Amino acid sequence: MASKERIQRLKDDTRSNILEASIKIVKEEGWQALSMRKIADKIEYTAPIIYEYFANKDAILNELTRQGYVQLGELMEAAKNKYTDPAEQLEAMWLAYWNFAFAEKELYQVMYGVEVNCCAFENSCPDMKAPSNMIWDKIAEIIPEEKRTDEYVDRKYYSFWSVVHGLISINMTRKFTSEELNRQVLKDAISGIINSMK
Amino acid sequence: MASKERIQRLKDDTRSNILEASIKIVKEEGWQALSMRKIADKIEYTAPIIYEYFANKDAILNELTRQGYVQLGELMEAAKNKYTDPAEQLEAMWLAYWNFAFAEKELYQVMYGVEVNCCAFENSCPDMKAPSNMIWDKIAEIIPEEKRTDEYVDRKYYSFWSVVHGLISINMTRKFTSEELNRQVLKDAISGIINSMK
DNA sequence: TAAATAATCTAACACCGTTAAGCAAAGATA
DNA sequence: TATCTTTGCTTAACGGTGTTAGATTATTTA
Repeated sequence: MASKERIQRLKDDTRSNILEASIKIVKEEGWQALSMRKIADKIEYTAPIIYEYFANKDAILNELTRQGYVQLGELMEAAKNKYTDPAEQLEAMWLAYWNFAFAEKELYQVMYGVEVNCCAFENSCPDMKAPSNMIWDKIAEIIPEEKRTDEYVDRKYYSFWSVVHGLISINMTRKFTSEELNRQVLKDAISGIINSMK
Repeated sequence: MASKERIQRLKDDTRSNILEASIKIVKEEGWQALSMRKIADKIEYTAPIIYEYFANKDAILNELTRQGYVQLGELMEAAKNKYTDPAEQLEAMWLAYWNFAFAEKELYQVMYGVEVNCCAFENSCPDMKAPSNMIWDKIAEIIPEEKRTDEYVDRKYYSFWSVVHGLISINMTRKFTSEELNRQVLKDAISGIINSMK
């Protein structure tokens, strides 16, 4: 019975169509615009049909997340294979990670729990500027006068902020890093950057 | 007319109650459980009343965000004032930032767009482990044998990942960092960490 | 062709943010 | 004091969400 296979193929197609429609909507309108009815519209079915292919909306997001990891893995593998020196390979892998994040922004967002909506008006409100200004000024104070330019302070400021915020985010989205490890990474990073600017 | 003031005081109270109820709900049930009707329930009013005090739900989140920044600023200021050496002050400020993030987890989430829901099952799916394993193995390869322990590799792995993910997140949630600055911070961090482990 | 099965839709539930209309109590005005 | 106006608050509704149950249509099987 080849018709069994044909039908299975059609079903597989619909499943992919759901995923494709989803990512398309997200790319066009953002994650919060993604709805079951909109997906259904795009694949020319009604919403309940989707539940024949995915348990619920979360299952769709999970599958997209998984596909994101597959794609990221392939890109990093390819980047690695362009070099032979391990240090160069490692750097290339991180650059591939970086490039993936912006090339597949929406996938990265769902993979690592990055919200975009928030705090667009940060610069308009002085309260929100206070903490970063405090840090910025203190960094400027530490950097010796001959090296002290706005660009250099910016660089150090973002170096600090990236590693601290990154470590916090990682801890909040996945739980399994030890207290001791956090302490070490944080301490290393802070003293490392402070030393680099003296 | 002292009654005018009394009424104004009552109104101010209701406004604070809305904010307090909101953060309470979020702490108990997470951000996605926060709804206008639930807030109204908690302050013993009906939902439309909230619109007398806030333009919409986003305005509530924005105000909570602002309050979060105020609190963070105060904590960082206090931390700074415990020291006189600028480097110690800077370190204390970042530690205050770190501590705030976990003490006021929910505020930090809305301030910096960190989602929690996602990818709880990351370790269950091998596809999702692949990229991090690749990096981990390559780091281990670079670290000289006499220093190479799992803990040390972990430390370097999280140092890398934190700074890269942190910089990506910052770029995604606020737009105003220059391409050149990103490149510099990224390059500095990667080469810095690679050098630190050789 | 008739029965059984699969594919799909309609309708509904309970929730969401938000708005408009109405009611009841309080205050002001005559 | 009696009427008018303002205020505070509620009910009801709109259009949206994820999700499920039941009915309906189409296809396959006997």
